[in-house]
Amino acid sequence: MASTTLLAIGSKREAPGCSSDWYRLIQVCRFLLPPLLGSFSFLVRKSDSRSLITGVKGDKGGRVTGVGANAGDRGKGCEAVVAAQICVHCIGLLCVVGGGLFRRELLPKPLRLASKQFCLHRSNILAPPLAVATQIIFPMPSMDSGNFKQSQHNSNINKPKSEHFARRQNIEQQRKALPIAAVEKLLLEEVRNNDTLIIVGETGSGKTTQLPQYLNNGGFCRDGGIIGITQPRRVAAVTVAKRVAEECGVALGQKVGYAIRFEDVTSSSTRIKYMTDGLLLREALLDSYLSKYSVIIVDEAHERTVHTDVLLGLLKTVQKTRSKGVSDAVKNGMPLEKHNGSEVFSTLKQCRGKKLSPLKIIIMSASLDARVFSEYFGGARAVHVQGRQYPVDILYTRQPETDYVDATLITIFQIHMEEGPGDILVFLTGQEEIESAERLVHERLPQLSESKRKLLTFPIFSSLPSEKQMKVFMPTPIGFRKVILATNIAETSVTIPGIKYVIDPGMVKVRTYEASTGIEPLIIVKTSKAQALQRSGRAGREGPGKCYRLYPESEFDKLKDSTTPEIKRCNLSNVILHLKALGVDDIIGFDFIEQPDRIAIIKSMELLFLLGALTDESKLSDPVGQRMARLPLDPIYSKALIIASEFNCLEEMLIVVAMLSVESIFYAPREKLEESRIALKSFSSPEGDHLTLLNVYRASDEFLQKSNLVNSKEKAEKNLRKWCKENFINSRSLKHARDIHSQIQRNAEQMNLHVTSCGDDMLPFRRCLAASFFLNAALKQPDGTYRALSSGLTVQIHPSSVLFRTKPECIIFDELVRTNHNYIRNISRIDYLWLAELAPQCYALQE
DNA sequence: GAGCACTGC
Repeated sequence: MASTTLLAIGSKREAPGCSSDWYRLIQVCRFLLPPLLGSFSFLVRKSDSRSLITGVKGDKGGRVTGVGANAGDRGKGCEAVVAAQICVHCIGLLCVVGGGLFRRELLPKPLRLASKQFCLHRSNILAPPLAVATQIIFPMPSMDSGNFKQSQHNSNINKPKSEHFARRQNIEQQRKALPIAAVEKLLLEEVRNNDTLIIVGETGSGKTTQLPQYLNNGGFCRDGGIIGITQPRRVAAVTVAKRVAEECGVALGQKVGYAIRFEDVTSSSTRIKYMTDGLLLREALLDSYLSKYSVIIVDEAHERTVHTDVLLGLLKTVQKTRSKGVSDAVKNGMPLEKHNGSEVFSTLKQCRGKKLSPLKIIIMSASLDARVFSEYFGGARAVHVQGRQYPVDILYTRQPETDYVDATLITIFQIHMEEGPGDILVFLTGQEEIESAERLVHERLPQLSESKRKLLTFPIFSSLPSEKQMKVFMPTPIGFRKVILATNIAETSVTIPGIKYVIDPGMVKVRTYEASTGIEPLIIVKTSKAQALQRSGRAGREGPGKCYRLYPESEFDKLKDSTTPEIKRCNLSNVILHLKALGVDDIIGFDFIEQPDRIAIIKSMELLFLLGALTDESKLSDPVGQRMARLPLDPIYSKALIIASEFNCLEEMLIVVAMLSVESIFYAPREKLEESRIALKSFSSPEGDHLTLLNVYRASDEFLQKSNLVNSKEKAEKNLRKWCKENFINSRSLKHARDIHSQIQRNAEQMNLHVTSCGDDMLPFRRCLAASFFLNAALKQPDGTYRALSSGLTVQIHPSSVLFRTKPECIIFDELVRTNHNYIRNISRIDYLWLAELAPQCYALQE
C-alpha cells in the first residue's frame, strides 16, 4: 500500500475532543492538495524536538512527502520555522502547509528566510505555500503509529521508552475522558443481549471511535469476523480510521483500515473497517450476506441518505437470513415476513453449505430519531450516550423577518458592534445569496467608525475552487473579526475553527424530484429542527457560543422534526437497479424504513425497462441489466458504455461518461468571462458538448503524458493543474473524472466489453449517443426553443453549451435543469432518423 | 445569454 505521509507540527499537547481536530486537519489538506485526496497518513509531532528533523531526514524512502505546520502562538511561528527546516532536509518533498508561510510578510525574519529558501530552491514543490491551518489544535498520537514507526526504525533514532509510554498514556487518558468510556461495560452487555441496538450519541461522545474498539476487545471479532462501520462521507471514514489505528497503536490498513471509492486501505488482518455506506452496498452485490462482518455499525443514520436507507433495509433482511442460517429456530420470536420470503429464499440458496454466524446491527444517530429506527427494527432497544459540547445560547427574533438576507446583515453588524471577540458563521442557501451578502457587508462597512471596520468576509460553498475555500481556515488577524458566509457545507462537511457566533436564517436549498417530468429542481425551504440544532452546535465547539435564529421561537416549534429523507425526494432508478441486483424483486413491497413515493418507483422502473435493464417480468435482464448494476454510474451512462462496446467507440464513451459524471468541468469566473470563452473555443466541437468534453480530456491527457516524460509524477501533476487554470478548467473536477475513468475502464474490461476506439470518424459515437440518450431527445420548434420528446416539455439550450447559437434540428441532452426556464445542458447534434432506428421501443416514424 | 445545496458508488 503506497501511502503519502503528511507531517503535521503543533505545539499543543492537550487535545480537547479528538476526532474533530483531526477532521479539520484532514480538511485543510484536502483543500490544499486535492489531487492527493485521501492518500495521506498523518503524523503529529511536537515541534520543539530537534530529533524530529533528523528523523525525517533519515526517511529516504520518500514517505514523508508533506509537512504541515500549525503556526502556534500568533506571530511566533516557531512551528513553521521547524517545518521549513524539515523541508530543506527532506527528500521527496511535496508541499508545505503552514500559517506562517502563507503571510510571510507578517512573520519574523528567520521564518521569512526559511520559507524563502524553501520556496526558491526546491523544484519539486507541489504548489507555493498556500493557505493556512493555524489555530488548529492537533491531538498527539502515539509514536509508534503508522508509517512513522518504520521511519524511526530506519533512521536508528529511537525515542526513549519513557516518552513512548508518555504518549501512549496520553492517548489512554484522552480515551478514558470521553463520555462513552464510562459506559463501556454497559454498552458491551447491551450489544451481547440485543441483535440490534440503537445508540443515540450526542456530538463529542466518542461513539464513532470508541465503540468499535470496545467490541473488538469484547470478542466480537472472534472467528475472524469484521466490525464494519459505515459513514455517509468519505472524509469521515478516512479520518476516523486513522485516529482509531493510532489509538490502537497499529499501522493503518492492518487491524484498523478503511475503504472508500478509489481507495482500499484494508488487509486480511483488518478487524475494524470504516467505509462509506455506498461502498458497503456495492460490497453486498458480491457477497449478499455481508458474511465477513460480525457487526455492522451504521453511523450518522439520522442523516438518512439514500444509501443509509437502502442499507438499513438490506441489513434487516441479511440479519434475518443469517440468524436463520445458524438455526432454523426463528430468532426473537419474529417470524420472517411473508413478502420478504422470496429474498430470504434466494439468498439462502446461495449460502447452502456455508456456515453463517448471526449479524449484530448497531444504528448510531445524533438526534432524537431513535424511535423511528427502533420501530423499524421491531422495537429494538435504544440507549443514549451523553455528549460533550459547550453551551450555546439560542436567540430568536421577536417578529418574523421578511428579508432574511437583510436581517442577516443587520445581525452581523449587531454582533460585531456589541459582542466580544469570536468569528461569525452565517448559513445562507447558495452562491448568489452569499455573493450578494458579501457585497452588502462591504458596502455598509464604511459607515462604521474606522476602528470598527476590522471585519473580514469569506465565502464557502462546494463549487468554489479549493484555494478559495481554504481561505476560511486562515487565522483571523489580531483585532479583526471573521465572517464566514457558508452554504450547508459548513453544517457537517467542513468544520471551521474559531466560530463563536452562528447566524441561522432558517432556510436551506434542497433538491427535489418531480416524478411526472423527471426534473430535479432546487428549491428553498425552511430547515428542520434537527438541522437548526446542527447549525447552532457549530457555535459550541471550542467554547460557549451564541446562535441567532432569524425567526421567532414560535416558528421553531412549527418546523419539521427532521429533514425529509433523501429517498423520498430523488430519482430511484439506481436504487431499484441495485435492489434488483441484490435479488429483491418486489420493490414496492420492500421493507423500506420510509416508503418512497409509489409513482416515483413506477417511473424509475419504466426508465429501467426502456433502457433494457428490466425484462417484461420486471426482472433484471441478463446481461444488460446485470452489467448495468455492476457499474458505479447513473443507469443511462451504464447503458451508454454497454452500447458503445457494440458501436466500437467504448474508448470515447468511457471518457465522456466520466466527464459527465463530475461537477462542471469548466470554471468561468465572472471577471474573466471573455477569456474563459476563448479558452473553451479551442476545445469546442461543432457536433456538441459531448465531443467538446472528449477534446478537453484528450488534450489534458496528452499534456500530462508529455509532461510525465520529462518530470516527476508530482511535477507533472502540478503542471497539469497549471494547464487547467490557464484553460479555465476545474482541476478538481478533471482529477475526479480521471479517477472515474480508470475505475469504469477496469469495470468494462472485467465485463469483457471491447474497449476500442472509433478513431477520427465520430459518426458511430454520435449514433451511440442517440442510442443511449434517446430518452433525452429534443426537436427544434419554429420559435427556436426545443420540445423534449419524452416529456413534451418546452426547453431551451443552456447558454453554456457550444451549440447555443447553432441550434441544430435534433439533439440529445444529458440534463434538464429548471431555473428561470427549462434549460438543457450537455447537448449533441443527432439525426432524428436515428431515433426510430436505434430506439424503436420509444420512437416510430410517422407515416 | 445563465447562474446550481450537499453527498456517494
